[in-house]
Amino acid sequence: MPKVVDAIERRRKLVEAVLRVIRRDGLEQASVRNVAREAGLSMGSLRHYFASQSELMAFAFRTVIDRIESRLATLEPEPDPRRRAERVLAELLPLDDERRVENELWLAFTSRALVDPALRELRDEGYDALRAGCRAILTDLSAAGLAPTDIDVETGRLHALLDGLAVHAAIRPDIHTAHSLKAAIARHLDALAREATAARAPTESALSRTVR
Amino acid sequence: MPKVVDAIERRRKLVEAVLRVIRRDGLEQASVRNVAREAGLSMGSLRHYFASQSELMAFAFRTVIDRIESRLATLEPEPDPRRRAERVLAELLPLDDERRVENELWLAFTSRALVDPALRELRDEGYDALRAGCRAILTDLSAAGLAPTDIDVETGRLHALLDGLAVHAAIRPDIHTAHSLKAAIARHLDALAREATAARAPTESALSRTVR
DNA sequence: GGTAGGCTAGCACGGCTGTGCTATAAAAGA
DNA sequence: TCTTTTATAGCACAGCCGTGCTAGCCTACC
Repeated sequence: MPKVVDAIERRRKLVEAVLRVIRRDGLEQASVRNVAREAGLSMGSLRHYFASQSELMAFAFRTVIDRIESRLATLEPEPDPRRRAERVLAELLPLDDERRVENELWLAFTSRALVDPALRELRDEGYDALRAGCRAILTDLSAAGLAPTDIDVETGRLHALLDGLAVHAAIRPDIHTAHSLKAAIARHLDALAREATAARAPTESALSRTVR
Repeated sequence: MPKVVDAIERRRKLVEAVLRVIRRDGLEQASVRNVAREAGLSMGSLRHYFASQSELMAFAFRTVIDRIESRLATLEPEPDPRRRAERVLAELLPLDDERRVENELWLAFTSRALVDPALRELRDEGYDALRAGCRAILTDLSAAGLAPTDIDVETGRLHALLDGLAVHAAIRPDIHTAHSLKAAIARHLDALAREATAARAPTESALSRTVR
């Protein structure tokens, strides 16, 4: 019985080693050899758990996805829609060290999936999940009158904003602090609320249109 | 005299070869050998023009930056601020094949710069240029009353939106068509204009704040 | 106690990488 | 015309890569 448990534990350790290497040296350094060394294992032993390099990477990425989903699932209930949206979005941004690693993995994974078809399916899964999350937030906000009613186009905008902020946080962590990231999100939520309000006063928006 | 000209021409050909390889096989395939083969040259010959691999990549990226800037510089004058913003932003999105290649190069370059310090400076330069462009657009719009006056936070939002859309277009070109990208931008510009209007009627925004 | 199988280690192979180096051909300058 | 630079080619080296493979260990089960 401890067999299986140990196997799971080993795979978990290996994934942590992958994340450490990627964080420290970048995805290109996350070779089988380097990960094995980082985990204190031999190559052969690693290959006992993961038959190929793609499998290892895919498992690492899946672990990250699971982590994020589990964090979202354990969010404490929040009655206020606006605060609820902020809480969820905060979980999706690289605000602390743990999520910063996940974000860098996501970025590296995304760019590798452009080339490695074996990773594409999983990358798409992550993409779809995030987009669905954005849609859920907007549906929730819209029901409370805090966002426009055409969810589709707003989903694209919020999703792009999130991923764009994530990219910026990854390449310029000095500029994009947790504070500035949260400020950008807050501003977007403010804007959505104002749009929802403006939509109920069409004269205003018509005026702004003629002005241009 | 034809010496220098030919040298420039050769470097240009080599950069085109780099872009072709990256587009076809991804950045990881853009090795010295592959690029030389693509350009119909020997490795030694390539290394006569570019002493190192980083130098070749950096030159390719600089060429792309120059291309974008030159396209922006040759935009025909547009009196209407809103249309002017749309024109500029359209140049910065991967709407056609040429810009799609540039976008993929940007993405690959960005993720490699996370690891290769030699590329970091140039990547920062591209980042700064794009951010400055966003700021200029918003300053322009704001002066026409078509965007809020706090340029700083709006710059971050627009910049993130642009890069997020670029990432999405790269990983899901089937979903993110030229049309949907332009729609997202148009929506953002609409929202900015409405925000500028709402800011002049603070009662409205105060109301929406108390609602939450 | 014996034995099958999960587990670990490590070597070897072929292939790719960037770069240093030398030798040849072409062109430019004297 | 002779010489010096420039351009091209291609080999060699050391290093990394993923993966196939074999040999032993160690534990669990019969």
